Amino acid sequence: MQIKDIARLAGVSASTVSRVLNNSGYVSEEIRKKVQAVIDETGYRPNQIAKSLKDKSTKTIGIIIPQIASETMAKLVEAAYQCCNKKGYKILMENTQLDSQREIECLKSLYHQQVEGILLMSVGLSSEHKRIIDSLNIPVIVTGQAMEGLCCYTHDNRNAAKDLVCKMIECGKKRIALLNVDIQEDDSIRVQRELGYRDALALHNIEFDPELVRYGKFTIASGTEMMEKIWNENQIKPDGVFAVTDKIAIGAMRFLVKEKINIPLECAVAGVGNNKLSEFTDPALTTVEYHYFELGTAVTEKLIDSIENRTKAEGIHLIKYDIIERSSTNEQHSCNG
Amino acid sequence: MQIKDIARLAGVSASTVSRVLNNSGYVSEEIRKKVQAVIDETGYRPNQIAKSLKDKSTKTIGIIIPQIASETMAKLVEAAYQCCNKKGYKILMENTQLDSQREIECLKSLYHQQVEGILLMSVGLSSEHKRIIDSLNIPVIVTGQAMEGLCCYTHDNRNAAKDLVCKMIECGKKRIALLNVDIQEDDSIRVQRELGYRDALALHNIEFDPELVRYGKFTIASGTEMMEKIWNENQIKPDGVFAVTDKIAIGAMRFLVKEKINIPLECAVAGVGNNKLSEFTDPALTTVEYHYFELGTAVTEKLIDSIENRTKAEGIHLIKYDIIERSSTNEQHSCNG
DNA sequence: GTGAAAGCGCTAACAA
DNA sequence: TTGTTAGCGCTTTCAC
Repeated sequence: MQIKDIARLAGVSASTVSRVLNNSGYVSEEIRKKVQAVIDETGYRPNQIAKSLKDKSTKTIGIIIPQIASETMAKLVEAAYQCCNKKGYKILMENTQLDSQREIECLKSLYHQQVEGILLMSVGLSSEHKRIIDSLNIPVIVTGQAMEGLCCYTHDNRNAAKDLVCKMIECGKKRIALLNVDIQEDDSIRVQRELGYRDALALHNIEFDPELVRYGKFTIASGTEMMEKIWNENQIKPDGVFAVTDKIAIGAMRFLVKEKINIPLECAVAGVGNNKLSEFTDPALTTVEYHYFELGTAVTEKLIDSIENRTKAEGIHLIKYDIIERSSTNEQHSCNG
Repeated sequence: MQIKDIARLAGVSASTVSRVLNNSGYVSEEIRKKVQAVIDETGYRPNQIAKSLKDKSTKTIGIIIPQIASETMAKLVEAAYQCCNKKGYKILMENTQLDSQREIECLKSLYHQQVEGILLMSVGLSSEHKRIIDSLNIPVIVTGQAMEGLCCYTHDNRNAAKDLVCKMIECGKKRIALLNVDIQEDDSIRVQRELGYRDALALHNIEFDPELVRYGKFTIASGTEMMEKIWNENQIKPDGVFAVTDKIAIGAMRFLVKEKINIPLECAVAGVGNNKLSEFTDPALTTVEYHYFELGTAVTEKLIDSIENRTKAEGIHLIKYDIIERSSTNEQHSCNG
């Protein structure tokens, strides 16, 4: 069923049907009614591909995410969907399986799918990313990571880490270990959160001790392993641990619990991300909450604005966060605060 | 940059470039190289919209889900993405916010976007769903719900519920309450799981007692409320509770814990879904695990097969499940089994 | 082995 | 107010 079938059935030309469909141009009330009747009867709806080709507008944006099966990503995508839906945009989704190199493939692929803008949730930006993004003549907004010269919306990882470590220091902790990740392309987590950790130490005149730092993976098991190493390899034990993600923190707690080391009295623990689990660990985990739904909304609105008003999206925008203090750092909260 | 630009730069016609691009028809090695060189230099990739219009093939499928920000949906979509990616299909995603009526809108909308098949994760099927799906001349595979005459892949909700309730009965429980939901359109959860519950009672010659049944919402709070009512309104208290979802079960446990009623000795609790939280409640919750990643893979493979081989997808396919027995029904597992 | 031309389903400028 | 026509960027006969 296509426009000329409707035209034939209604006894008019294709252009007239098109006018009725799009409410454009002149068409007499009588003919409009007749055409509309045929459209309603047949349930006809125009082929969007043909329309897109003609209009040079697909009303589609691309979203590149590292993985879908993740609490945070799901929220971000949900928010993006809702914005898009409101504005009449469709979403073409790509998934990189946490592979920063695949992000580049996806950028190109979506571009050739004629998307009008791209939301890139990156796990690591390289100069090639920048080169490709610059070569695409559609707006691209990056989140998750930040790089000078690109338009990025990202969490204020450095200050979040700093605030968290400061809180521990203010609770009397003096030897706070750092459990980090060793993903080289990553800046937001590995670099920024470590900088925040060091900022906090510097602020309180505590010397940075490389013996209290370990690098591992994004897993609970890796957290347990790093914690065990730090504990066993240091004569003077740490009295606190800052893990760059909640999963790692939960892993660290598993070691401490197993060794019957009191949390937080002997060793406080804090993570980042407010993972669903962190509320239910024993003790509950102090962490930083980022607002992914809000982030998704902000970037999508900005992207669509940028598409429709042909404004260049630029600048690095830091999104605010909340520190969630629970009993893993503060005895006050011990009774499930 | 389009095909005729490449043609001009290479000093050939557009058809020749097209042949090089698609490895079709005859083209001399010499010209092929020259054209390829221009393509590589310019980074040209054909406009997929134009190609789709010509080919009448978009290599795109639609996915309709009730919400993205959900553990189970995320897994399903992740699996679908991976299958699609392998087979060269793209995904156009729609989200209904749990509104069964919106599923119909999305079906139509995706159809007019020229998707070649649709995966519908439904929260409730009506005869209108069936009418629309039948009218679309592309394969549609339904999951989450089942209806005669449509192609459905769904969890074996009835038997899962039956098995779970049987387990409780075999542990000596005799008055098992049912916490259900009151969503009318829903069949899989409300109807099938209740049927399974009744099957189990019947199997053990236990009479169904409507006083032990309540209907509420898909929330923890609703679980607490229903449990409270059942407890207070029954002279002879229940000694077990089967909740149709883990969230409701967790809500019920909150009431029991608050009232210092021993779980599972005084009252056992079981849910369905293996929510991430259910492992961490105290006591850990006995539940049914469905395999969403496998489900997503199965339906997507079937859908693509159906598209490519023009076979009609049909039948109701039940996906298997695992019972996860934890300490909320079985003291044996008390030490975090 | 290569190019010209038609056509995918739609819209919009122009003619009537 | 309505219809005719050209063209969006590509592929694919069909001639050469």
